[in-house]
Amino acid sequence: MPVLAATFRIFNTRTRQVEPVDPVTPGKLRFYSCGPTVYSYAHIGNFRSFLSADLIYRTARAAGLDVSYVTNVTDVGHLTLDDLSDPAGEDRMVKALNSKEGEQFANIWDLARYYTKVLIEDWKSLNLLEPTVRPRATDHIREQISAVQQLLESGHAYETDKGIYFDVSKFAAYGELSGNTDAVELAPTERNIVTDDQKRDSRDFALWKKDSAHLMQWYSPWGWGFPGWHIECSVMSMSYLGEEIDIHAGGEDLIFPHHECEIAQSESLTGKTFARHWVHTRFLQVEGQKMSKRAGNFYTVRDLISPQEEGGRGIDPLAVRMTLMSGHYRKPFNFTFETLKANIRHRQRFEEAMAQVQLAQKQALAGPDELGKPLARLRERAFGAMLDDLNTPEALAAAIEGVKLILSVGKTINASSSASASDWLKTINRLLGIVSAEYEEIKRSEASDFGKKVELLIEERKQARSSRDFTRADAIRDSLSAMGIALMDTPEGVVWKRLSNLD
RNA sequence: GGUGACGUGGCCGAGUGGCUAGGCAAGGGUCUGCAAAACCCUGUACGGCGGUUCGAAUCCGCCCGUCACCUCCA
Repeated sequence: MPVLAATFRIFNTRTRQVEPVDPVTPGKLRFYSCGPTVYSYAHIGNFRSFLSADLIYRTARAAGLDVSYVTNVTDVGHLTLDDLSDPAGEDRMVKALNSKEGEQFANIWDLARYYTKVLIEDWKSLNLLEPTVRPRATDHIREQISAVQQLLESGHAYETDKGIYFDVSKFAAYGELSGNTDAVELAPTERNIVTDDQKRDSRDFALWKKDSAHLMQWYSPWGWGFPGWHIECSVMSMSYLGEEIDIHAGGEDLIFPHHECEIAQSESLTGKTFARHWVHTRFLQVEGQKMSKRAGNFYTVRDLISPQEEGGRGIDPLAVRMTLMSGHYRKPFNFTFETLKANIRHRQRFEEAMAQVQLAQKQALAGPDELGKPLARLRERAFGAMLDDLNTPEALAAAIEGVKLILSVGKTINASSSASASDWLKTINRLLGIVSAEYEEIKRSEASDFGKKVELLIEERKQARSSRDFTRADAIRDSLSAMGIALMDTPEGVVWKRLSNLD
């Protein structure tokens, strides 16, 4: 399908301009994306940035690159301020464990396992492709310790009574990524509660925290403790992708300090460019406001997609995906229920287009291919938009035009047009992931017991209608509606769908 | 205080020197036991003020406004 020589261009935070992706090894892309700390259900903001990574993966693949895609799970609870010991000894994971929600877990490890499992479920629901490798920080403690040792030996780090710190004065380029280069400017905003007087510079950050009381601790040359937050990504990136990678991605908040610190550590270790391209996704807002629990506009993926009978809103996960794609990853994005509603409609169009294609295959009408050429143009437009710094709004516009084009042909679509439509839907799905679920287990769960119950009532209504008992037919429609089901009478039979609570 | 974004029609959102993106919502129509869906038709906007130009939403300057990061956050 794609042009082999297609150039993928994407914004590089380090140089502040859109640059072609230029792999270390031609034809191969080494790609690392920072994953979440698993202390709670992931929210739509988390997923906006994972989705950017997914789209980088899909676009690079479509451009003919052989992609190694690594995204981690951070299952170590790091301190809330990474260079000091919290007097309460609490981190996000410990806090989660001590909260009401946390009562269901036997211990901190159990909590991490649970939220990792849930993360991957949501991941699949939103049609995010599985990475090549999904490493966990706790599986790489040994490498982290070894990296810290090397940094100590090479003089890039020093030890105090409380931990090991990276010595920022030994890395001239510190601050280049974020623009936070001025130590004097950093100092005043720096932690007013710093408790380690032995730190040499306020910018220095922890590589290892000595702490024999922490819930998660490992033995090291410096006694019991746990690794600093930044070192895990350096180590996991290098373990799976090598010392120099092509793209490193994450949320905008990670630019500083996380990625700045990763660069300092990694490049001090290897003397090589850690990552050629840095890609960051901006935070989203909800209804024009910062998403926060206090503002009451905080949404996890679960809140939106789980069925209404399970307390969720029953929204089509792919509509959530489309909504998150409807803004450019590098611009502030306003997540609204109005946009979500619009995307629920778009998704229904994709469903209908697929039903139309299936019908056409049964009918096998003769006729010329009316869709091949215009759809090919729209496919190129969508692909071109993605290659151009992941222009998802433009790509989505082309995709929506395409479905509308397919639907406008109507039920009398002939076999050759429908073959073109079918190819196009598959290609668009591979590129954008918005047409249909790509995981078998998700497809299967759609055919549940609940579904059988609905089918039974529909059959009953069908009989009522054929005997022109419309009162009875409407009563069944109403009771289904109460179950959260909407019916659509079509010439080919009755189609049902789950209503979201936005309908 | 430092760093960096962004301001497009009722709303969301492309475009980035000349050629009405697209979507949602709205109004009208076709179809239909009802209800949807689908399809067709209608709708010319770029924060303000200067400047460059034959021509600016698009380039330059200033101003106003909004937001993010610098502190746990995707």
